[in-house]
Amino acid sequence: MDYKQQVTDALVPTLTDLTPDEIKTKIEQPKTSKQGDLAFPTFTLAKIMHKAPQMIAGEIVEKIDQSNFEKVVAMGPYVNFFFKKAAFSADILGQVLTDGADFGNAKIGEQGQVPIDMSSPNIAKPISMGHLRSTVIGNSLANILTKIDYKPVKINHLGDWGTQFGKLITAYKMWGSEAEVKADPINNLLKYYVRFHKEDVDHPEMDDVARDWFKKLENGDEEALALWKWFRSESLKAFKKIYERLDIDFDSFKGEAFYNDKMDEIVDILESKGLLHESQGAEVVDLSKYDLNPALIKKSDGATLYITRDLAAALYRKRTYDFVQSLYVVGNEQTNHFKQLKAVLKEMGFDWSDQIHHIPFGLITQGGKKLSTRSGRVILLDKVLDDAVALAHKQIEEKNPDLADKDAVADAVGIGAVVFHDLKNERMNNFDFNLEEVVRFEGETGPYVQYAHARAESILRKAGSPAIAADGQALSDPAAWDTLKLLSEFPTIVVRASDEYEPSVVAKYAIHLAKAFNKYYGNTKILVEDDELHARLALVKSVSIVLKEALRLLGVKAPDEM
RNA sequence: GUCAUGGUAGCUCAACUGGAUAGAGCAUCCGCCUUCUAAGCGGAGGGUUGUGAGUUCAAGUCUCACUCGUGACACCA
Repeated sequence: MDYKQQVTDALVPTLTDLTPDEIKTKIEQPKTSKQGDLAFPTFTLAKIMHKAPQMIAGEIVEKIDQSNFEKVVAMGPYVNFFFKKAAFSADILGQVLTDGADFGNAKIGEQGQVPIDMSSPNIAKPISMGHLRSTVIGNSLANILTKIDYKPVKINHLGDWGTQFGKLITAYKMWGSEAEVKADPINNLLKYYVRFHKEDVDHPEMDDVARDWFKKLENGDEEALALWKWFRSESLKAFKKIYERLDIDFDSFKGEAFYNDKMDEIVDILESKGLLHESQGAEVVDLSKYDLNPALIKKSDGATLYITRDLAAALYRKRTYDFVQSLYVVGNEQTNHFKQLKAVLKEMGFDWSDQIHHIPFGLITQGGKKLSTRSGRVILLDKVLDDAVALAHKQIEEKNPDLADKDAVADAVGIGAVVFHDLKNERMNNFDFNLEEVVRFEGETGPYVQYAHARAESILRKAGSPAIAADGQALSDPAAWDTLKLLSEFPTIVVRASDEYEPSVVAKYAIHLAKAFNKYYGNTKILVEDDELHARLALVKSVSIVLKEALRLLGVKAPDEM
């Protein structure tokens, strides 16, 4: 049922000065239920009708056919519509119970493929809190897009190429050992890398050695290649453990190295179109007409750069997936890079450059400073997850020591807290890392939402998990009203989240729904035998379904007990 | 310096894209477990929405200027 349309239909006969479309776009949702369920502001009519908005509102109310509403009242300059609660609740509960987890699905994407460049950690470096954002935002967007009928392709564009491998090989050959790397690959490789950057300050000649090693690597030198492969596979093993903890998988691990042999074509195209110019010994594409710095395609020593590989990757993805959109979930400090990328593609004559979207996000800092692997200032994601799970364990021992599957629940709650925390605010917000904040279980957090869901499930168990009819669950209790209305908003929320590429829209919705339900739960006894018992259980079941689905879209689990 | 992005309660953030008395959480204080999970519920205090102008019936939201923070600014990614 389209309630906005219903309100529009009621208004049309009373408002001959406006078209139905104009009326519909002006209808808004009041801030609180006290002001009704939908409202029509009369300000714009004041000019046309030469009357005070309050008067117009009053006149509309007198003329309007109220039969489809509980009541229609004029409140100041607004005409406020109150829905019939019984009919509305039967309608929305019926939809949720019939559709189950599919509630909110939409046929928008028409199966169009959408590669999502996400996570993309660097080989030989640990996954830090910084990578978490790209990983969980990308994963959530993939879930949301799937829900509205797109086909996302999760691509982990590993940082497995570039001059840092020259440095790493150099460092390994100076101080490293096979035994050390085997024992603890990531940490020891990182140790070499950090030491390289420390000593390199006093010994700049090390940079030349490193450059040389990378050059060898690009030319297929056996020793360099063997070391590179080894570093890569060891790192990937460690990464996969973390992805497993987050319950996130990828459709592709094609990293930068994969495009190593696909850059010549890019350079050829650029040359044939006369776009490549020499500047200070390097090969660049001039982008001054886009107000951008030139894109550096080849360094003066002939080696390629980040953007060269990204151009090859963009073209490869277009050919492989014939995408309708191509997303890059990458920090906002790379905004210029993606502007350049799109501009160069456009210059190359690829009109699909418009389908490429950079999904930027804010920086995580510590003590106000940017995290930096080189300087060793890192927050290890594994450690944060460990801390969160340990804290969840502690909470379970305090609050629910008889819980059956403690380990699984502690994982779901601890990791859920961390993931939810990363998704609940707008992408672009920076945030300073604070462990206590991240692993908080009270207030507007992941565990708060999980708890509301677990309470709902608990009631259903206590009720004997009865079969609940999808039809005719009329619930007229005003205490349930806010929860019912929130349930009805879920489909809109999903679409908005995808339009804005904002998982936080879903996270905030989940908090609102959990809050409304907790309030209802705290003030209303659900399990009492009366006429509306089944309708209340239908509400509880619906809340459980939608909370679980909202959390799933965020990549957070919803245990039935906690 | 140029561009980008932000400035809302002590702290962290909302505000349905221009609408009604700017709302939550944390922290502080008070109340609620012999009733479905207290990871909860109810209540109190806390605001010149960075500053100044402008557009509008209406501005946290749009325009301009200024200001502070952060980031990027060709041989890193």
